[in-house]
Amino acid sequence: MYICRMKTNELLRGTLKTIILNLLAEHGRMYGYEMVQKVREQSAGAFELTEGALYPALHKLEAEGLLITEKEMIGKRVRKYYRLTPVGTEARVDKVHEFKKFVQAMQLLLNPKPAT
Amino acid sequence: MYICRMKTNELLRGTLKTIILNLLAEHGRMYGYEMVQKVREQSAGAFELTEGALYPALHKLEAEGLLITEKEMIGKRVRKYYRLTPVGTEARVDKVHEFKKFVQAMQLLLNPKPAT
DNA sequence: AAAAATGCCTAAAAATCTTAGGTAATTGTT
DNA sequence: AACAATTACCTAAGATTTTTAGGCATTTTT
Repeated sequence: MYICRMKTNELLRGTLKTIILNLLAEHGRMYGYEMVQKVREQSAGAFELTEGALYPALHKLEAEGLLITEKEMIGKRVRKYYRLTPVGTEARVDKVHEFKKFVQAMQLLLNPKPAT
Repeated sequence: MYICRMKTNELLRGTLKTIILNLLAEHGRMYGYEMVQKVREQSAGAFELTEGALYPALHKLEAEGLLITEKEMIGKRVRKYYRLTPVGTEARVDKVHEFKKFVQAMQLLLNPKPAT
């Protein structure tokens, strides 16, 4: 049994796809379990993906044509690698751009502008 | 009939409470309809709160003791002002801090660190 | 030998948001 | 004066996403 929780919880909502697409853009190809580790590492422990959220998201991205998979045998176990499709690569650019705009807009809201 | 949509959609998920608490910290007291306008203004049109999301969130924050309300008559209409409680003021500080940590962690994920 | 880690997965429940209204008073337009 | 738009509150059904809580099998560590 394992325990998995989003530590900086609520805010992660809606960011999962962006994170997945980015990981794959950076690392070429990855399998699910690996993503959980990488996200923990690269976020300095701030984010902890849950597999219950991750796998359905991966399957959905695949169904949407943003990812493709290759299976590989490691001993007697199947490991499922994910990789970006061209459409996925574009989508990733959009997602990152959208995220930046989102953060900018949030800055405007959180840091009230100086008196006019 | 009105049309309301979250423009930078998915990402706004989980941010609504942070936004509400902040608006109130900045403006003292506000009513729901006013928040929709202010968010549109202050985010330079990037965010568009939906009332279907806003009002339930306000009611929940009130139930949790983070907000209190005062009703005021404007002509024959009731206007409901929201204001932070001391608990709400603290919660707002936490939320903003959490958001900053969230953005930092996302930066780490989105901007791969230079080769080690 | 037992426990922990690796690696995939799903399904029920909870939480949140969108969509799509309803109601009523007031203000602006033709 | 009549009609439309805006102000201002609200709710409920449905969609989506996430948490929680497992299951299963293999491999590695203790």
